[in-house]
Amino acid sequence: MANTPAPPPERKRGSGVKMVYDLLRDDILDLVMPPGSPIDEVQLAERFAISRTPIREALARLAMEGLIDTLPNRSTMVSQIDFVNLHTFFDAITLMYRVTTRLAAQNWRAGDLEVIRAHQADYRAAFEAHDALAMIGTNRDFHAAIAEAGRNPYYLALFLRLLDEGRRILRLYYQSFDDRPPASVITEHEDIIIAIAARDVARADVLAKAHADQIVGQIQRLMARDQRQDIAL
Amino acid sequence: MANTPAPPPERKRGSGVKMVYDLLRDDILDLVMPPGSPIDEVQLAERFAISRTPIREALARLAMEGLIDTLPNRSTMVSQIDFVNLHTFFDAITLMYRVTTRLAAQNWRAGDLEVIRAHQADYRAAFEAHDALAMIGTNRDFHAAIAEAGRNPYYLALFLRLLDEGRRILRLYYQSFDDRPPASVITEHEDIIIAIAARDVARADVLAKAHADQIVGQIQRLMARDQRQDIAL
DNA sequence: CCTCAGCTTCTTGTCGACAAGTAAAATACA
DNA sequence: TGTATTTTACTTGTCGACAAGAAGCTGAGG
Repeated sequence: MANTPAPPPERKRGSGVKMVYDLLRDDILDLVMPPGSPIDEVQLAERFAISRTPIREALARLAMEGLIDTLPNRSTMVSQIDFVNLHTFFDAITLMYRVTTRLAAQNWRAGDLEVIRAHQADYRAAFEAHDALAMIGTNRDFHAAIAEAGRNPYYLALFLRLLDEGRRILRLYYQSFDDRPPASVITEHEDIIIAIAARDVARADVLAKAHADQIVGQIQRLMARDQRQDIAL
Repeated sequence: MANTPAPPPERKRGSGVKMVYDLLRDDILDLVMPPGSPIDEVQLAERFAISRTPIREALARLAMEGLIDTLPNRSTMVSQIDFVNLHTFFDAITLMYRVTTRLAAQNWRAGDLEVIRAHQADYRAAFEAHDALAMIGTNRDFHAAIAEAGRNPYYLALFLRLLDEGRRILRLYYQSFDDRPPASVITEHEDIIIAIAARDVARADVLAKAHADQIVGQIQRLMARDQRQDIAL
């Protein structure tokens, strides 16, 4: 086992938990660790060259977010995606799209629009590169920036949770387009920015709902198709 | 220090974290530990006759919910109530009141109404006993039961967080009535139950909004009064 | 009397080890 | 051969101890 040539063991005190948390979270959300993957504490401990204590702390946080399931005194693994109750997810994220976009149009301040536009530029770049993972990430950042401009931390927290959990589902959305979603998503984003800049709350609401419906509808069509295939078998 | 006569040190394995978490959480939300109270790990450790490891795990969870603030490498304490941004709290909880009540009217199934009515009975009992703490608790359970009948775990999670965080603020509401809130809260609750039972989504929405507005308005009046007093000084 | 460097002390973050509990393997038995 | 029971191996939960930072104290120098 001489494959870990002792990478700089100089870690900042207190950074261990966050590192493990972020890494594992990304692995889970990007489906590098698909649902059902077993999670072994000691394995992670030696992978990160760290004790089990900070690992456990990171796992506790992931468990709270519902990203991993932990059987008492038994194994812990990446949680399943609940396809049966997906409609509750769609319902909630649609509402959050609307509410955060409305609030952004109402409450944005100097500097907010620049941040939002920067994320939109990143999204456009990912779009043109046909990089699904980057699109999912930048899309998340774009809407998160809008939510921050809305300045309601409670909505922001729920929205972030939904967007992150949605990363696993959004993969399906982009896969359905073979990583080449319609260009309309770009114009939709830009229309939203215009409505926010104009402080047009009603229009921001309408656009956000349309944007959400477009994504949700596509995924639902996709799943309906899969379901029919299942039945056909 | 012979005041802890070694209470049955027989704890079930894995129950330590939950115990500490629940106890601390209640202490914080019921203002037994007011905002700003310092939290000392070793002190808690010997108070619960437990190691620091499970304590830390419980604290990590509380930190995630924003109930405690933890300065890196330094002390950790009960988080402040953010009175400046209280309106974001009111905004969010009003929306959740409406959404969960609507969904309950739409989606309730056999058995749900009995649970809701039971919690309402508990609330009425607490009301008649002028027990503010019990009213806050049973009111939370009442609305949580409605949210569960709505069957959207995302809304439920945010709503629970708001209701729990609201326990600290709701104290003000009840104190403003000298622990004797108007009887209208009882009838409001019962009207909501009737609307849900009738599957009258629109009416459930209206009633939920009115209920929320009544509570929010009272607290805002209270705070405006306090603010005027501050200025007067 | 004020300022700043060094020291002390306290709290947190991390570690390695042990104990408890569970699932699977091995064994005994019908 | 199939089933019940013990044993084993492995994972998690908990513990006590140590080390790193940070705030406050101490005291010398200006």
